[in-house]
Amino acid sequence: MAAKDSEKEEIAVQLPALDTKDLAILKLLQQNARITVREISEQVHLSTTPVHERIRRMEETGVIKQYATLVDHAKVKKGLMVICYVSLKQHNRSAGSKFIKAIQEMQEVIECYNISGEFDFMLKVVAENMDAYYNFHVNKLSQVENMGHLQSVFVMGIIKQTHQLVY
Amino acid sequence: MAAKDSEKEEIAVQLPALDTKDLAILKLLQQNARITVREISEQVHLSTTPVHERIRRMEETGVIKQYATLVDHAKVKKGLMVICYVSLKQHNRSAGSKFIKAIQEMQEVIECYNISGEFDFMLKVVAENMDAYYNFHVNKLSQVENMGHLQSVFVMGIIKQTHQLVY
DNA sequence: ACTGAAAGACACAGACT
DNA sequence: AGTCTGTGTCTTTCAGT
Repeated sequence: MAAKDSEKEEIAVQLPALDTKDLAILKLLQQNARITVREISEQVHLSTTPVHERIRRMEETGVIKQYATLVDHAKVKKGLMVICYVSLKQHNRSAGSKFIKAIQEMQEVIECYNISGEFDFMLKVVAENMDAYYNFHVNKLSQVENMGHLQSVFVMGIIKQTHQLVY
Repeated sequence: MAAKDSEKEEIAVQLPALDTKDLAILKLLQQNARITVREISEQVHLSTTPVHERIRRMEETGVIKQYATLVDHAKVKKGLMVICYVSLKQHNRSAGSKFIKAIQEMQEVIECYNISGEFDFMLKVVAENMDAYYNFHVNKLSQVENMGHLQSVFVMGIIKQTHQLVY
Protein backbone atom coordinates (compact mmCIF):
# COMPACT_ATOMS: atom_id res chain seq x y z
CA MET A 1 0.00 0.00 0.00
CA ALA A 2 2.79 2.37 -0.89
CA ALA A 3 1.73 5.93 -1.66
CA LYS A 4 1.03 6.06 -5.38
CA ASP A 5 1.68 9.80 -5.56
CA SER A 6 0.22 11.69 -8.46
CA GLU A 7 2.03 14.28 -10.54
CA LYS A 8 1.91 16.95 -7.85
CA GLU A 9 4.54 15.74 -5.46
CA GLU A 10 3.51 16.93 -2.02
CA ILE A 11 6.08 18.47 0.25
CA ALA A 12 6.49 16.03 3.10
CA VAL A 13 5.62 18.01 6.22
CA GLN A 14 7.27 16.42 9.20
CA LEU A 15 5.00 14.11 11.14
CA PRO A 16 5.56 14.21 14.89
CA ALA A 17 3.99 11.17 16.53
CA LEU A 18 0.34 11.65 17.45
CA ASP A 19 -0.22 11.79 21.18
CA THR A 20 -3.26 10.71 23.19
CA LYS A 21 -5.01 14.06 22.76
CA ASP A 22 -4.50 14.05 19.01
CA LEU A 23 -6.04 10.61 18.84
CA ALA A 24 -8.95 11.70 21.03
CA ILE A 25 -9.57 14.62 18.70
CA LEU A 26 -9.32 12.36 15.64
CA LYS A 27 -11.77 9.92 17.14
CA LEU A 28 -14.37 12.63 17.60
CA LEU A 29 -13.77 14.06 14.13
CA GLN A 30 -14.02 10.65 12.49
CA GLN A 31 -17.50 10.19 13.90
CA ASN A 32 -18.65 13.70 13.13
CA ALA A 33 -16.68 16.00 10.86
CA ARG A 34 -18.99 18.92 11.69
CA ILE A 35 -18.43 18.82 15.42
CA THR A 36 -17.39 22.25 16.71
CA VAL A 37 -13.90 22.92 18.00
CA ARG A 38 -15.59 24.12 21.17
CA GLU A 39 -17.27 20.76 21.72
CA ILE A 40 -14.04 18.87 21.06
CA SER A 41 -12.18 21.11 23.47
CA GLU A 42 -14.67 20.33 26.24
CA GLN A 43 -14.45 16.60 25.66
CA VAL A 44 -10.66 16.43 25.60
CA HIS A 45 -10.26 18.94 28.44
CA LEU A 46 -8.37 21.65 26.60
CA SER A 47 -9.24 25.16 25.49
CA THR A 48 -10.11 25.85 21.86
CA THR A 49 -6.72 27.22 20.81
CA PRO A 50 -4.63 24.03 21.17
CA VAL A 51 -7.44 21.95 19.68
CA HIS A 52 -7.57 24.28 16.74
CA GLU A 53 -3.81 24.12 16.37
CA ARG A 54 -3.71 20.33 16.61
CA ILE A 55 -6.39 19.97 13.94
CA ARG A 56 -4.55 22.40 11.70
CA ARG A 57 -1.35 20.38 12.11
CA MET A 58 -3.06 17.08 11.35
CA GLU A 59 -4.54 18.61 8.22
CA GLU A 60 -1.15 19.92 7.16
CA THR A 61 0.72 16.69 7.81
CA GLY A 62 -1.93 14.74 5.91
CA VAL A 63 -3.15 12.71 8.87
CA ILE A 64 -6.57 14.16 8.09
CA LYS A 65 -7.18 13.48 4.41
CA GLN A 66 -10.71 14.73 3.92
CA TYR A 67 -13.89 15.86 5.61
CA ALA A 68 -16.43 13.81 3.69
CA THR A 69 -20.19 13.60 3.72
CA LEU A 70 -21.39 10.02 3.33
CA VAL A 71 -24.69 9.55 1.55
CA ASP A 72 -27.12 6.66 1.49
CA HIS A 73 -26.35 4.67 -1.66
CA ALA A 74 -29.92 3.61 -2.38
CA LYS A 75 -31.31 7.11 -1.81
CA VAL A 76 -29.09 8.61 -4.49
CA LYS A 77 -29.89 5.75 -6.89
CA LYS A 78 -26.69 3.81 -6.39
CA GLY A 79 -28.20 0.86 -4.59
CA LEU A 80 -26.24 -1.86 -6.39
CA MET A 81 -22.67 -2.63 -5.37
CA VAL A 82 -20.42 -5.00 -7.27
CA ILE A 83 -16.90 -6.20 -6.57
CA CYS A 84 -15.14 -6.63 -9.86
CA TYR A 85 -11.88 -8.50 -10.46
CA VAL A 86 -9.69 -7.57 -13.36
CA SER A 87 -6.61 -9.08 -14.92
CA LEU A 88 -4.74 -7.43 -17.74
CA LYS A 89 -3.35 -9.20 -20.80
CA GLN A 90 0.00 -7.53 -20.52
CA HIS A 91 1.76 -6.42 -17.39
CA ASN A 92 4.21 -3.82 -18.55
CA ARG A 93 4.31 -0.34 -17.09
CA SER A 94 2.48 1.53 -19.84
CA ALA A 95 -0.31 -1.06 -20.02
CA GLY A 96 -0.85 -0.66 -16.29
CA SER A 97 -0.93 3.11 -16.31
CA LYS A 98 -3.37 3.22 -19.22
CA PHE A 99 -5.73 0.98 -17.28
CA ILE A 100 -5.35 3.09 -14.14
CA LYS A 101 -6.08 6.28 -16.01
CA ALA A 102 -9.21 4.78 -17.54
CA ILE A 103 -10.44 3.56 -14.17
CA GLN A 104 -9.87 6.91 -12.51
CA GLU A 105 -12.19 8.54 -15.01
CA MET A 106 -15.03 6.08 -14.46
CA GLN A 107 -17.41 7.51 -11.90
CA GLU A 108 -19.03 4.11 -11.39
CA VAL A 109 -15.75 2.85 -9.89
CA ILE A 110 -15.46 4.18 -6.35
CA GLU A 111 -12.51 2.05 -5.25
CA CYS A 112 -9.69 0.28 -7.02
CA TYR A 113 -6.85 -1.72 -5.50
CA ASN A 114 -3.82 -3.52 -6.78
CA ILE A 115 -4.06 -6.97 -5.26
CA SER A 116 -2.17 -10.20 -4.72
CA GLY A 117 -3.47 -13.43 -6.25
CA GLU A 118 -4.61 -14.48 -9.69
CA PHE A 119 -6.20 -11.11 -10.54
CA ASP A 120 -4.40 -7.79 -10.87
CA PHE A 121 -7.03 -5.39 -9.59
CA MET A 122 -10.11 -5.32 -7.45
CA LEU A 123 -12.75 -2.70 -8.18
CA LYS A 124 -15.75 -1.58 -6.18
CA VAL A 125 -18.43 -0.46 -8.57
CA VAL A 126 -21.77 1.20 -7.81
CA ALA A 127 -24.78 1.46 -10.11
CA GLU A 128 -28.48 2.17 -9.93
CA ASN A 129 -29.51 -1.38 -10.83
CA MET A 130 -28.50 -4.50 -12.70
CA ASP A 131 -29.27 -2.97 -16.11
CA ALA A 132 -27.00 -0.05 -15.40
CA TYR A 133 -24.26 -2.35 -14.15
CA TYR A 134 -24.55 -4.63 -17.16
CA ASN A 135 -24.27 -1.65 -19.43
CA PHE A 136 -21.17 -0.43 -17.58
CA HIS A 137 -19.60 -3.89 -17.65
CA VAL A 138 -20.16 -4.59 -21.32
CA ASN A 139 -19.79 -1.16 -22.85
CA LYS A 140 -17.25 0.54 -20.63
CA LEU A 141 -15.15 -1.76 -18.49
CA SER A 142 -14.72 -4.56 -21.03
CA GLN A 143 -13.74 -2.05 -23.67
CA VAL A 144 -10.64 -0.84 -21.84
CA GLU A 145 -7.49 -1.52 -23.82
CA ASN A 146 -5.51 -4.57 -22.73
CA MET A 147 -8.38 -5.94 -20.65
CA GLY A 148 -7.90 -9.62 -19.78
CA HIS A 149 -10.26 -11.51 -17.50
CA LEU A 150 -13.18 -9.96 -15.66
CA GLN A 151 -15.13 -11.43 -12.78
CA SER A 152 -18.04 -9.89 -10.89
CA VAL A 153 -19.08 -10.63 -7.33
CA PHE A 154 -22.37 -9.08 -6.26
CA VAL A 155 -22.92 -7.50 -2.87
CA MET A 156 -26.18 -8.86 -1.48
CA GLY A 157 -26.06 -7.17 1.89
CA ILE A 158 -24.01 -4.70 3.86
CA ILE A 159 -23.08 -6.09 7.26
CA LYS A 160 -20.66 -3.41 8.35
CA GLN A 161 -19.24 -0.19 6.97
CA THR A 162 -17.08 2.15 8.99
CA HIS A 163 -14.20 4.56 8.57
CA GLN A 164 -13.19 4.44 12.19
CA LEU A 165 -9.47 3.65 12.20
CA VAL A 166 -8.75 5.49 15.44
CA TYR A 167 -10.44 4.33 18.64
CA MET B 1 -28.07 -4.65 -0.78
CA ALA B 2 -31.33 -4.56 1.11
CA ALA B 3 -31.31 -2.49 4.28
CA LYS B 4 -30.29 -4.83 7.08
CA ASP B 5 -31.99 -2.73 9.74
CA SER B 6 -30.85 -3.20 13.28
CA GLU B 7 -33.06 -3.48 16.35
CA LYS B 8 -33.93 0.19 16.36
CA GLU B 9 -36.36 0.41 13.52
CA GLU B 10 -36.09 3.91 12.13
CA ILE B 11 -39.24 5.81 11.39
CA ALA B 12 -39.31 6.15 7.64
CA VAL B 13 -39.41 9.88 7.01
CA GLN B 14 -40.89 10.51 3.62
CA LEU B 15 -38.33 11.00 0.90
CA PRO B 16 -39.37 13.55 -1.70
CA ALA B 17 -37.22 13.19 -4.79
CA LEU B 18 -34.00 15.20 -4.66
CA ASP B 19 -34.00 18.09 -7.08
CA THR B 20 -31.06 19.67 -8.90
CA LYS B 21 -30.27 22.04 -6.05
CA ASP B 22 -30.27 19.24 -3.49
CA LEU B 23 -27.83 17.31 -5.63
CA ALA B 24 -25.63 20.38 -6.07
CA ILE B 25 -25.55 20.83 -2.29
CA LEU B 26 -24.78 17.13 -1.79
CA LYS B 27 -21.96 17.27 -4.28
CA LEU B 28 -20.29 20.11 -2.39
CA LEU B 29 -20.82 18.45 0.97
CA GLN B 30 -19.43 15.13 -0.27
CA GLN B 31 -16.16 16.81 -1.17
CA ASN B 32 -15.95 18.88 1.98
CA ALA B 33 -18.19 18.23 4.96
CA ARG B 34 -16.91 21.38 6.68
CA ILE B 35 -17.86 23.77 3.92
CA THR B 36 -19.94 26.63 5.32
CA VAL B 37 -23.62 27.00 4.53
CA ARG B 38 -22.76 30.47 3.34
CA GLU B 39 -20.31 29.15 0.76
CA ILE B 40 -22.78 26.55 -0.47
CA SER B 41 -25.47 29.18 -0.76
CA GLU B 42 -23.23 31.31 -2.97
CA GLN B 43 -22.35 28.41 -5.23
CA VAL B 44 -25.92 27.21 -5.71
CA HIS B 45 -27.33 30.76 -5.95
CA LEU B 46 -29.63 30.69 -2.96
CA SER B 47 -29.60 32.43 0.41
CA THR B 48 -28.51 30.55 3.50
CA THR B 49 -32.01 29.77 4.76
CA PRO B 50 -33.16 27.34 2.04
CA VAL B 51 -29.71 25.70 1.94
CA HIS B 52 -29.88 25.18 5.66
CA GLU B 53 -33.37 23.77 5.40
CA ARG B 54 -32.46 21.43 2.53
CA ILE B 55 -29.47 20.05 4.42
CA ARG B 56 -31.62 19.55 7.51
CA ARG B 57 -34.16 17.63 5.45
CA MET B 58 -31.53 15.43 3.82
CA GLU B 59 -30.15 14.62 7.25
CA GLU B 60 -33.61 13.76 8.53
CA THR B 61 -34.58 11.59 5.57
CA GLY B 62 -31.28 9.74 5.83
CA VAL B 63 -29.90 10.83 2.47
CA ILE B 64 -26.97 12.21 4.44
CA LYS B 65 -25.73 9.36 6.60
CA GLN B 66 -22.66 10.84 8.23
CA TYR B 67 -20.17 13.66 8.23
CA ALA B 68 -16.93 11.70 8.43
CA THR B 69 -13.32 12.65 8.72
CA LEU B 70 -11.11 10.38 6.63
CA VAL B 71 -7.64 9.76 7.96
CA ASP B 72 -4.49 8.50 6.26
CA HIS B 73 -4.28 4.79 7.00
CA ALA B 74 -0.50 4.60 7.20
CA LYS B 75 -0.25 7.67 9.43
CA VAL B 76 -2.46 6.14 12.08
CA LYS B 77 -0.60 2.83 11.87
CA LYS B 78 -3.16 1.00 9.76
CA GLY B 79 -1.09 0.76 6.62
CA LEU B 80 -1.94 -2.82 5.72
CA MET B 81 -5.24 -3.61 4.03
CA VAL B 82 -6.47 -7.14 3.44
CA ILE B 83 -9.55 -8.43 1.69
CA CYS B 84 -10.69 -11.54 3.46
CA TYR B 85 -13.18 -14.10 2.18
CA VAL B 86 -15.17 -16.16 4.61
CA SER B 87 -17.47 -19.13 4.27
CA LEU B 88 -19.37 -20.56 7.21
CA LYS B 89 -19.79 -24.26 7.96
CA GLN B 90 -23.50 -23.94 8.52
CA HIS B 91 -25.87 -21.52 6.87
CA ASN B 92 -28.81 -21.35 9.22
CA ARG B 93 -30.08 -18.08 10.61
CA SER B 94 -28.53 -18.26 14.07
CA ALA B 95 -25.11 -19.27 12.72
CA GLY B 96 -25.17 -16.24 10.45
CA SER B 97 -26.19 -13.77 13.11
CA LYS B 98 -23.55 -15.04 15.52
CA PHE B 99 -20.90 -14.45 12.88
CA ILE B 100 -22.25 -10.99 12.10
CA LYS B 101 -22.25 -10.02 15.74
CA ALA B 102 -18.65 -11.16 16.14
CA ILE B 103 -17.55 -9.24 13.06
CA GLN B 104 -19.25 -6.04 14.18
CA GLU B 105 -17.23 -6.08 17.36
CA MET B 106 -13.88 -6.49 15.59
CA GLN B 107 -12.35 -3.07 15.07
CA GLU B 108 -9.89 -4.48 12.55
CA VAL B 109 -12.83 -5.18 10.21
CA ILE B 110 -13.93 -1.92 8.62
CA GLU B 111 -16.24 -3.38 5.99
CA CYS B 112 -18.20 -6.60 5.66
CA TYR B 113 -20.51 -7.63 2.85
CA ASN B 114 -22.72 -10.59 2.12
CA ILE B 115 -21.69 -11.69 -1.34
CA SER B 116 -22.61 -13.97 -4.22
CA GLY B 117 -20.26 -16.78 -5.25
CA GLU B 118 -18.45 -19.54 -3.43
CA PHE B 119 -17.82 -17.49 -0.27
CA ASP B 120 -20.45 -16.07 2.06
CA PHE B 121 -18.79 -12.85 3.17
CA MET B 122 -16.14 -10.42 2.08
CA LEU B 123 -14.29 -8.46 4.76
CA LYS B 124 -12.01 -5.46 4.49
CA VAL B 125 -9.49 -5.65 7.30
CA VAL B 126 -6.88 -3.09 8.33
CA ALA B 127 -3.83 -3.67 10.50
CA GLU B 128 -0.53 -2.03 11.31
CA ASN B 129 1.58 -4.67 9.57
CA MET B 130 1.74 -8.32 8.60
CA ASP B 131 2.43 -9.49 12.14
CA ALA B 132 -0.64 -7.73 13.43
CA TYR B 133 -2.74 -9.15 10.60
CA TYR B 134 -1.43 -12.66 11.13
CA ASN B 135 -2.28 -12.38 14.80
CA PHE B 136 -5.80 -11.18 13.98
CA HIS B 137 -6.28 -13.91 11.41
CA VAL B 138 -5.10 -16.79 13.55
CA ASN B 139 -6.26 -15.74 16.99
CA LYS B 140 -9.42 -13.80 16.32
CA LEU B 141 -11.02 -14.40 12.96
CA SER B 142 -10.30 -18.13 12.71
CA GLN B 143 -11.64 -18.64 16.22
CA VAL B 144 -15.15 -17.44 15.41
CA GLU B 145 -17.72 -20.19 15.95
CA ASN B 146 -18.86 -21.97 12.80
CA MET B 147 -15.98 -20.58 10.72
CA GLY B 148 -15.48 -22.51 7.49
CA HIS B 149 -12.98 -21.46 4.84
CA LEU B 150 -10.88 -18.32 4.98
CA GLN B 151 -8.95 -16.71 2.16
CA SER B 152 -6.87 -13.55 2.26
CA VAL B 153 -6.11 -11.22 -0.63
CA PHE B 154 -3.56 -8.51 0.10
CA VAL B 155 -3.89 -4.96 -1.10
CA MET B 156 -0.59 -3.94 -2.62
CA GLY B 157 -1.59 -0.49 -3.82
CA ILE B 158 -4.50 1.91 -3.73
CA ILE B 159 -5.39 3.12 -7.20
CA LYS B 160 -8.59 4.95 -6.39
CA GLN B 161 -10.70 5.67 -3.33
CA THR B 162 -13.67 8.01 -3.38
CA HIS B 163 -17.05 8.46 -1.75
CA GLN B 164 -18.43 10.61 -4.49
CA LEU B 165 -21.74 9.07 -5.49
CA VAL B 166 -23.35 12.33 -6.55
CA TYR B 167 -21.85 14.29 -9.41
C1' DA C 1 -40.15 28.19 -1.12
C1' DC C 2 -37.35 31.99 -0.92
C1' DT C 3 -35.20 36.71 0.80
C1' DG C 4 -33.23 39.67 4.27
C1' DA C 5 -32.15 40.86 8.81
C1' DA C 6 -30.61 40.07 13.33
C1' DA C 7 -29.06 37.44 17.70
C1' DG C 8 -26.22 34.33 19.43
C1' DA C 9 -22.51 30.97 18.76
C1' DC C 10 -18.27 29.96 16.83
C1' DA C 11 -13.61 30.25 14.66
C1' DC C 12 -9.45 32.14 14.77
C1' DA C 13 -5.66 35.27 16.09
C1' DG C 14 -3.17 37.88 19.72
C1' DA C 15 -1.19 38.81 24.22
C1' DC C 16 0.25 36.48 27.94
C1' DT C 17 1.56 32.47 31.59
C1' DA D 1 2.22 24.00 25.00
C1' DG D 2 -1.34 25.90 27.22
C1' DT D 3 -5.26 29.66 28.99
C1' DC D 4 -7.81 33.83 28.34
C1' DT D 5 -9.84 37.47 25.61
C1' DG D 6 -11.52 39.87 21.69
C1' DT D 7 -13.03 40.49 16.74
C1' DG D 8 -15.05 39.17 12.75
C1' DT D 9 -17.68 35.56 10.53
C1' DC D 10 -21.03 32.02 10.50
C1' DT D 11 -25.20 29.52 11.89
C1' DT D 12 -29.77 29.61 12.77
C1' DT D 13 -34.24 31.62 13.47
C1' DC D 14 -37.98 34.70 12.36
C1' DA D 15 -40.86 38.06 10.02
C1' DG D 16 -42.13 39.14 5.52
C1' DT D 17 -42.90 38.27 0.36
